[in-house]
Amino acid sequence: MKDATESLNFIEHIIEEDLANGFPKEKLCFRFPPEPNGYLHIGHAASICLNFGLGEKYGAPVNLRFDDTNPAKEEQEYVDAIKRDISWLGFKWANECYSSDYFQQLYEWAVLLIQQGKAYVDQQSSEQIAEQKGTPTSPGTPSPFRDRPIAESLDLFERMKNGEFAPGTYLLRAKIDMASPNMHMRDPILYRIIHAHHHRTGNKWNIYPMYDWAHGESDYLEQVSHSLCTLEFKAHRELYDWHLDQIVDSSKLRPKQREFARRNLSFTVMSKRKLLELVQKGVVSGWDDPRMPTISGLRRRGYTPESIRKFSELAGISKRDNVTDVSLLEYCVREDLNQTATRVMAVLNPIKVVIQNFPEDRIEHLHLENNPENEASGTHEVPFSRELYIEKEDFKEEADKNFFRLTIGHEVRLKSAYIIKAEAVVKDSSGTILEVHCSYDPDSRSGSGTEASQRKVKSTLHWVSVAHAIQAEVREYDRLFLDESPDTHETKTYMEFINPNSLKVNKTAYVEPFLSKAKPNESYQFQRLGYFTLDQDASSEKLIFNKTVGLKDTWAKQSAAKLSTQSTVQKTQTQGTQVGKSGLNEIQYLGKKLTNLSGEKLEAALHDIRNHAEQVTFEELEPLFSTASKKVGTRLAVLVAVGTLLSKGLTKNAAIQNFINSCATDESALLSEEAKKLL
RNA sequence: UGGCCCAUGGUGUAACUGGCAACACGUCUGAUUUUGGUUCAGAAGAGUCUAGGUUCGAGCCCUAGUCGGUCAACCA
Repeated sequence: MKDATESLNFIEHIIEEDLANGFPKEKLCFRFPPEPNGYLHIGHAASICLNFGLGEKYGAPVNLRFDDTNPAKEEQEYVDAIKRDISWLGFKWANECYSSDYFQQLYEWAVLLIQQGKAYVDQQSSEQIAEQKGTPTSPGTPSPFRDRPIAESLDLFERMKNGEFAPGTYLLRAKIDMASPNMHMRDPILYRIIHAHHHRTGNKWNIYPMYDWAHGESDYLEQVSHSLCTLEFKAHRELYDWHLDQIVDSSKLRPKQREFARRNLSFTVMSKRKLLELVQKGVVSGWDDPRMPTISGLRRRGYTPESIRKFSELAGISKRDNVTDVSLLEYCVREDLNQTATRVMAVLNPIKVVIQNFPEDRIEHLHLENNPENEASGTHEVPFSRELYIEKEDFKEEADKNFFRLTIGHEVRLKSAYIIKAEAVVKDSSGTILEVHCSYDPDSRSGSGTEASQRKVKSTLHWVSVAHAIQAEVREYDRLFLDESPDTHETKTYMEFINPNSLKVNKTAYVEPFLSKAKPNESYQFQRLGYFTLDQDASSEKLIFNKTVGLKDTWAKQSAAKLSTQSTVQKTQTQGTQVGKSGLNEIQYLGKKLTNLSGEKLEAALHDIRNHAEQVTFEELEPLFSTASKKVGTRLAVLVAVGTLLSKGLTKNAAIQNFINSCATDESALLSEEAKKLL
């Protein structure tokens, strides 16, 4: 492991600073606060890895807190799913908490606020309140109930709690500042009436706290030191602090909220609302559809916890908008699976190969390496016979030199088996190839040690024995959206970018018999194709595999590149345009690089400096004489430029003479030699 | 129109108190390879949004602007 403290993200800098300023390390405490109204996705994984990662790094507790203040939307199903996902990622929370655990305390504090004249019961419609709120550019106007007597507010609030009023009739609002430039400070709502069954408190409460009121106080009650959330809550921070101000006891820890940018992934959307829409409209089969960027979808697809954690680590944490390339995620899962996945053979699009000189009734049991990355992984048996399936695209009757695979008259190796040569094809009346007739070299069996077995052939193909192959269903997935960032277009919605071909179901794939014992949650590498895992829909009668991710395929890329060479040429051409800069700037810039150059490149740079020096005056250059002596490059550039000016007739004054003298005695041979030329 | 946040290779992130702009993915070469995978060696690609300012020296500090984001739910 490398030293993880080498580069810190900005949150870690904040913590380090707090620690340096005397914050006791043992008081560090974090939390991950999901609302149980949807499934976790890869964006949440960033937050989970951040918070739990911080917990691991500092040995601090991390609470899992369900922010369950809205019984209309929240369900136990989501609580269970969220817990399952976090555990699966490999994290352990210190305490399982619920905002609803604090409803009584929150209520008591609210009463206190009313008593202090800092909150009041309003009884207007949401439209009226919205209107009075003003806009970001114009102040709001106070509610006519703002100065309702304290006793009256107290009474109404009590009756709200007791369920005497219908939803929407009364509200508890904080009395802050209707003219604040921050909309959240314009008398925000603390409590609203909801008559709904809460997944934990049942029908006990008729009033429920709003997010802002519940969140900061929950952090305080749990003594969370750093409350980390996404950027859209930045504007809430002022209110978070106001709420804390009302109740905080100075002998206790005061939490602080800091915000980071949410993680976006290319070619998908990343919000529970939008993902829910995909589910509800049937675009996908559910929250765990393998095309979904949800944790459960990725898990079903075959992604590993390690790969997701690695992705979060590599993608990092910052405050700017981002769209992380999905290829980074794919890299992470390939890297992990390459180490761990058992190698097997499967043919997705079969064409039959008949080995003419192989006895019809003979079956050989060959050995296939389980994982060449891991010597201890051993081998498994694979049956070989006269009739085999190979991949349709691994054979061409004839092809150019770039095609390494099977062609008539040429040899390839069958993985872990024999070298075969294609002799002829059998076609039907329409010209479709039915069979490829081959011959094999009986001495070339893999691992036999014979000279023939060591022969180098251009390519190695995967295969399965027709008689032994198991027919299986293979589900291949492509990106869900055709646009890199489908939900950032002004005139189009993300639904318009849905990829109609994101799911390809192949019911006639053939896999080697070893896979009859395939286990759920186990990854397999179908050699030369990619990583696959058993889908939960599979049964003992029917194998169903999900493709997690393909292997890197430079051959496919080459073929694709041929079609689009022109656009790349254009791209490279537009890159080299130069922007005009002043001569002095050029000299400074070249100077910075001088000490890294040698030989021809150095000469060229010095030549450039002399050219630029012709556009420069002595007055421009003189300030640079006092450049710090350790900046050899800049001083050399200045020296050379001065030399040019001198040769153009500039008179050598005292300042120039001093500068040259000091360069001549410099430690750098390069600099002193150049200076001596001017002495 | 106002407040706040942000801006560094194609992408995502680093750069400590101002001192040679670094890493990863991606892209491209080459070597190795019984997976066109892996591994290994290498390359290209950024004057750090713009214009000023401070400084011997600015990605970093200051001023103004620009692009983008965000804020007006009885959601979180």
